[in-house]
Amino acid sequence: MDSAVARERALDAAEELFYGRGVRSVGMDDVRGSSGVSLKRLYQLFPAKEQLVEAYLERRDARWRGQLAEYVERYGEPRERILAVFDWLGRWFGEPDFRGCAWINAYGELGATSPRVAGQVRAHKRAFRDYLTSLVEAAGLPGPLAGQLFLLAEGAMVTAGVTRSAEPAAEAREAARLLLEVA
Amino acid sequence: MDSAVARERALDAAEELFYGRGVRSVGMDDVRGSSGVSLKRLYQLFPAKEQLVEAYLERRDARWRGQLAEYVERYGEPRERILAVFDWLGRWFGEPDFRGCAWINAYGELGATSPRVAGQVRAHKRAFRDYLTSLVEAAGLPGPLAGQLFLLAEGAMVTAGVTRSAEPAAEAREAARLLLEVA
DNA sequence: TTGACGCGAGAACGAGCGTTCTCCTACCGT
DNA sequence: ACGGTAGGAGAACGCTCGTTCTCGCGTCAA
Repeated sequence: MDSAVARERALDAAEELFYGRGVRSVGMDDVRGSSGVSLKRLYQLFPAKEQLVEAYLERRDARWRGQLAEYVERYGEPRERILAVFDWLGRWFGEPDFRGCAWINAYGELGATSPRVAGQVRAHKRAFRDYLTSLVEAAGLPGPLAGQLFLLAEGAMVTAGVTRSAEPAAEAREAARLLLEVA
Repeated sequence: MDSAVARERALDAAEELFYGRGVRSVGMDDVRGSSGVSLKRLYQLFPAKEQLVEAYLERRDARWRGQLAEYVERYGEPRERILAVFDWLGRWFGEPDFRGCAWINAYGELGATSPRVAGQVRAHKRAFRDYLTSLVEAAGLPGPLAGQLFLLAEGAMVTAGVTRSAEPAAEAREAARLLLEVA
């Protein structure tokens, strides 16, 4: 098996397991069993579990933000694009294996003990906030609005994760709509 | 040492350690060392670690909601009371040992593996949301506003925890003020 | 053909930790 | 004074898990 293929399979299995059950309750042996990549190979690709965790978060970050941007870009009107963010969140929340925001979960689990993971979480959230800022600016709306929309989105992610419901996306969307109106 | 005293000391130590470093990275021996309560006594009071965790969350829940209500009650005007929630959050975020919302963190760490902890998190969040609902109703404001304020508060807690900053409280307060105006 | 090498399977090692056990001391009622 | 009991200190036990090691097999170049 090619090294690149083994890496992708390992990351696929790691992502499903880490996201679904938490990082610490998944052993390297679980990743091996789920991916079919031997322990020896796993440790060649990722010298320690923490690096597998980092690679998981990094790859998921790229995909998550990519898919969000792809969805938003279907809309032309700047204000619609902002609201589309919340529509996309609602679709995400409704996926059958949705278990909350992977970064918020990882932060709760590892933030206090792993500075590298904590840094990745901060970077991901900063990137998401910056993206909202760019949408707000493109709509010619006041800058502080971006932070407020960001808080709504974060609150929706947390609440959807804890309550296992997609409804917070609609609530956040409505609040965002009102804030756009006022601004 | 009295049993009740030992219980409080154990919970004090457990709370500081669990909240500050996460649950799983704190051993029962750490709790013993920090509390001065022997392992034998600890296991008499809490037959397993999970029960100590539950007691920690339960006691903190009572205190957290009590202190919030106490703060809010200083204000007479219904809309001021709503905004006071965010002021209180800002004070909390500014405390030197603030490490985010204990329940969100616990959910990220244990939600996938401990149904009892997950249930406590849901109960705590539901109680907080219900409290906001009561404030909104007392102000004669539309019901859906409560959910929107709740999302703002949750987003502020997460963001303050991840970024180690008290500013999200002010951002959320401003968004709340705008939503109150519109409603 | 052969020997060096890469790899998978799985055992092995060592640390951490939840939980229990041992042993000893101090105190209590009588 | 003394037997019984509660409690503390800390060793011990068993399990999990990250990480490494062993062994045996197949492959490929010379």
